[in-house]
Amino acid sequence: MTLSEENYLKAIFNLEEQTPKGVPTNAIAELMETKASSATDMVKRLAEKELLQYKPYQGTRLTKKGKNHAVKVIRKHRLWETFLVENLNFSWDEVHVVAEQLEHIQSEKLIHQLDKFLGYPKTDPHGDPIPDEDGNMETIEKKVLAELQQNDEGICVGVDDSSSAFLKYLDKLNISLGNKIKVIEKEAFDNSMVIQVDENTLSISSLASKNIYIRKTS
Amino acid sequence: MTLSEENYLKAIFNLEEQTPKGVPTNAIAELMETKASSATDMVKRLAEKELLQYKPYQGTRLTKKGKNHAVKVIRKHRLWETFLVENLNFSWDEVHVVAEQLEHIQSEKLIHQLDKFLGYPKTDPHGDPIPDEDGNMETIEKKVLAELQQNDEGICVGVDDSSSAFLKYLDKLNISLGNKIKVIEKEAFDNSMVIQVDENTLSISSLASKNIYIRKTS
DNA sequence: ACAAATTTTTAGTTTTGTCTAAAAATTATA
DNA sequence: TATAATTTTTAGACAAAACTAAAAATTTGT
Ligand SMILES: [Mn+2]
Ligand SMILES: [Mn+2]
Ligand SMILES: [Mn+2]
Ligand SMILES: [Mn+2]
Repeated sequence: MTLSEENYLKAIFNLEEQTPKGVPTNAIAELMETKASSATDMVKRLAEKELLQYKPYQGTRLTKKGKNHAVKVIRKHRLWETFLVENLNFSWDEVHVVAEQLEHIQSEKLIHQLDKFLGYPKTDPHGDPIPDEDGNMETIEKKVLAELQQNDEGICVGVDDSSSAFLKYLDKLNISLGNKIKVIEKEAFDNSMVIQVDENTLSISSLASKNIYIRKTS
Repeated sequence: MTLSEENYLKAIFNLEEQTPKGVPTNAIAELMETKASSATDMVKRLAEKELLQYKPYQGTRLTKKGKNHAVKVIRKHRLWETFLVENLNFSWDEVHVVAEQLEHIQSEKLIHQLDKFLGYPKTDPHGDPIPDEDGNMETIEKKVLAELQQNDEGICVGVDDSSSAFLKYLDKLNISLGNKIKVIEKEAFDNSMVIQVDENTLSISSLASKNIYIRKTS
């Protein structure tokens, strides 16, 4: 399994959650920041290896084998992110790029021992669940902040967009995992929101509110 | 700088210590476990990038730039080996293969923080010196065990062969870094030796004794 | 239903890194 | 110093992974 194949598998796995019928080639190409023709080539290679089912023009679906492998890569990614934040003084907006490399290191023992070293963490620095050795992961009960109504409140438990730009923006607003967030006002015109984060009151755009996950408490 | 280029650079760097005139293509190919034609191709590419000097049939020598890069890869390799042994319960014969992968991860911050996390170690689990951020490393004063005379004694400070097979053999003999070793007898016929390791007396072959480094104390 | 727009695939190149087989250069030997 | 042995390079192929341009299939709009 090459590095590139693993990255495609992971991308397709993530796309399948929103598109369970069959992932379109263009969606893969877009997420991988490559051209559709390249995605077609790769999808054929992965089909050859029975990691996914592929019928021309019909999109693709991962096989059990493909899903298993994708989850293993995701497990490694999230364990490494956790290590970087917990032990090497990285901030949550810096870890993704490095974990993109580390997730491809091949060693069963390494990842088993890393998990143990970290104390078998359940979630990564972005609130995403870490699969265990058998590929099982907790489903984190969460809602997108944008869907909450006035006076709803909850705890920030994750982000949809793990890009450095967005995470740095959240840092600037002093929003991080575990914060109590309450919707003070929803603006119908542009879907922006006024929210209270712990003690602080501030306004955020519709786009930002769609990328924040909340576990409701009321 | 690709993974393969880095591996070649490291190989050439190691060969240069024994062959300061110019490293033969065949020596590179042998160490890289590849064919001479592949080595020629790679050497040309590295010359193109000014990482080494190459004249057909004359062998190669790393440039300053090439040496700098090789030392950086070696620094990463040895820091990762140290991490695996110190924190992830790896034994010294298991770390090399994994470090071969980890040494190619690109992140200045990662390696700087890892060094700090480990407490700025000076040597790796095999006794090899770890270069600092500027590429400087301690020269460890050492002699090959095979060169010692009867009644000479010293401390085991390293191994020349870091293969799993050899290190496991040393484990079986209860020889590890820091052990006091004394030459009881040298057998002229086959150059084998009877040595005393701390309390234990045992016999080792010529080949084994050529792969153990000692810092003499008498 | 048919033309237009969009999506997807195919065909042909490119780069990296490998290989085999053959040619050329160097070194060893008689 | 010729000849033989060895080392090294060249030539030609191949696989992985990307690209551009063009063709084919599907979907959309009227
Ligand atoms: Mn990756
Ligand atoms: Mn994450
Ligand atoms: Mn390596
Ligand atoms: Mn080592």
